[in-house]
Amino acid sequence: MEKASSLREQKKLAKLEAIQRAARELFRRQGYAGTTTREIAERAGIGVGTLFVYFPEKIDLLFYVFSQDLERVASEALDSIPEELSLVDGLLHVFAAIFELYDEDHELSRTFLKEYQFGTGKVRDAFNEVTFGIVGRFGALVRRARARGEPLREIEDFQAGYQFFALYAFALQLWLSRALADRETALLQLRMSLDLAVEGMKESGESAIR
Amino acid sequence: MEKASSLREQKKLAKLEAIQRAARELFRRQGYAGTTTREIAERAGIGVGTLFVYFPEKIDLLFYVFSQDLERVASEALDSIPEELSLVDGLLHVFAAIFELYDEDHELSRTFLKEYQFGTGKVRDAFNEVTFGIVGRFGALVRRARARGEPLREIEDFQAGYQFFALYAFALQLWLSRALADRETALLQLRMSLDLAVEGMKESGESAIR
DNA sequence: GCTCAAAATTGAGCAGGCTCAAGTTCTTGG
DNA sequence: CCAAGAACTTGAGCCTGCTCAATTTTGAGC
Repeated sequence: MEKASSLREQKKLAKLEAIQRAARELFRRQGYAGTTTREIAERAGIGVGTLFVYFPEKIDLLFYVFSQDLERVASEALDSIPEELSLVDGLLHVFAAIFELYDEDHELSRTFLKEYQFGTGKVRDAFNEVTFGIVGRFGALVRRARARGEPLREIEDFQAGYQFFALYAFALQLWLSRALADRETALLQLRMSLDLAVEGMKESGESAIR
Repeated sequence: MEKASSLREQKKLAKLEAIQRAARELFRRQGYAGTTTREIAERAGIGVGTLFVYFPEKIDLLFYVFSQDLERVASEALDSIPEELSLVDGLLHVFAAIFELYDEDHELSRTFLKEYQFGTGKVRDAFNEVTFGIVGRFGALVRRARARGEPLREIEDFQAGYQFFALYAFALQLWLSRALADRETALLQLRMSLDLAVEGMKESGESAIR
């Protein structure tokens, strides 16, 4: 018998599907804190106990929903960087797309980031993997820019990607903490800090400044 | 009648004192999640209701306790930077002291940072104020280094402090997420990223590299 | 010293995340 | 097709953060 289409497996899939749809709808409408697990279970047509078999913690529901969107947006953006863009513009192409997602719902975004960045166990492992994955892809962008003729010294790709990610994370956090007024301001500040960071990666004597 | 020493005021102070001592001891011994508000109230010799008059949310107890330590450590470190240190070494003097504090209890540190960085209301305001305050002091360090003869261009102090703080926050987060093995590794990575950032702030042609 | 309103205290109780013992459904070997 | 047990489902109930109506304490005016 085909294992993947046994009655059990089918039902499991359907349930997962129903749960994540219910969670998505309720979180969007009522916010994370404003949604109870009982509501989600009821809307998904299952018991609370079952909900917690599929998602051991409430926050896992948000991770599941939000990560899907984030991964889609991030990987689309990373894969669609126009060839002709400079290193910084290429990075901003990605960050702008991600910021657009975060702009959809600040409460959800904040809750997600908070638990994601400081999670433990599986969440922490996932976070580290994703972070270093992106740092690596940023590093690759540096190599590409250098190959294309930007006057960048031979520094560790990792170190370059690391700087970019740190600046991205900080701008994002300040924005969601309302220390940066809105998305445009945040992106502008991010651009300035990226420019300054790239300055430190240029070949000696190639600085654009003075 | 002296307002500050009325019976009421005295009792209030004593209670605040008792609560924060109880919270400190229990958090250290059992961790944040492992300590209940009932326990804290009992140990402080008051009712739960009273506890929540003084500290409207459990997390406020941790803020109160942790912030005291953090402010003490940070301001001592900022005020004791040896004159002869380079810009990066001066920054690391401060970061090392702060990292030492965070190293005392990773669970508490993570809980604190998580809620602090992504808080709302008063906590957010406090966070923003402290962050920009430190960014400002870092900016001042740049000016001092320039005055002392380091070949740094005239960039906005704010922008410089911003880069440093972003790199500090990122190293801290990776460390507490176990992506950087231990305190030494974290400080080393932080040093490398600060060096690279400072590189971008140097006067053209003064790069130490190549 | 007494009165009484304002301030402070309190713990029973509520809400919501999560558990687990009991019950139900599915699968498999014969 | 059946027996048996493995896998899955479930909601009553536990735990803990937090509230609020009732009670106690305090101090100003007399």
